[in-house]
Amino acid sequence: MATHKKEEFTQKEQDLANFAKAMAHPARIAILKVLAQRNECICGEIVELLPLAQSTVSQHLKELKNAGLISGTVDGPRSCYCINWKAFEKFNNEFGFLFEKLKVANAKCC
Amino acid sequence: MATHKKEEFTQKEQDLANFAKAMAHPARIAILKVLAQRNECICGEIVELLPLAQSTVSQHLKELKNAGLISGTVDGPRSCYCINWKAFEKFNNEFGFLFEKLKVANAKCC
DNA sequence: ATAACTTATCGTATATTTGCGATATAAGAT
DNA sequence: ATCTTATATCGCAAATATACGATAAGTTAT
Repeated sequence: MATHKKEEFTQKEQDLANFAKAMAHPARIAILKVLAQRNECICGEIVELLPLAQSTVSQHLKELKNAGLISGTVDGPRSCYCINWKAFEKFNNEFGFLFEKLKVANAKCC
Repeated sequence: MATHKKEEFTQKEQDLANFAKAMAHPARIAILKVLAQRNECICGEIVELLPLAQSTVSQHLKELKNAGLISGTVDGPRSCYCINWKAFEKFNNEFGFLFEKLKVANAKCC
């Protein structure tokens, strides 16, 4: 039974996993890429850039928003999205236990 | 129908998403943490550190291995695992489009 | 050969994710 | 008020992920 064992891990581990999960789909990577390139709010045209239905894109945007990776505001009849850089900064730091060793490591391993 | 639309994205987008997916579970984060702390091969005791059945841990290890984040070799009756730092280095670079902007950014956003 | 031990795999139940069309919501234009 | 346009949400079907117990496979010791 897939009974949520996830609560038995530390909050930090869950946070990192959720951050990763938010990026665990090529559509969401593509969305983040677009938002990162244009370093400002972007209204709408994301749907046209992806090979997905409008409702599906909207769902992916919602997930990114719920995970805190992007923020969105309503601007008249449309919605504007942009990257929440603070969140990336935070998680980038928390992944430090992995990434900060990249320079030193490559140790005696199999 | 959840018919795999994933192939319609670029290979790089899929690779990044798969890397993220491999880390999208607290158990796998916990495993990586253990492996990163002891910067060497570790045999077995991972099961005792996690609140999961042995078969479940084995599955998570397999996923991390398939995604290339860790490597494992057989050593007698046990298996040794360690982090594949090269993979992290590679993906750390490929996420550059997101993370390298962290210093400059925090732009005029919503 | 058998026994003890460690790890991987199989089978299965349940939960979650993904995707779409249809529909709702909300603002601006006519 | 009605129509158009942009976006969000609902409801459903199909695919994937998660977890476990049972069992297999492999190694070392007796």
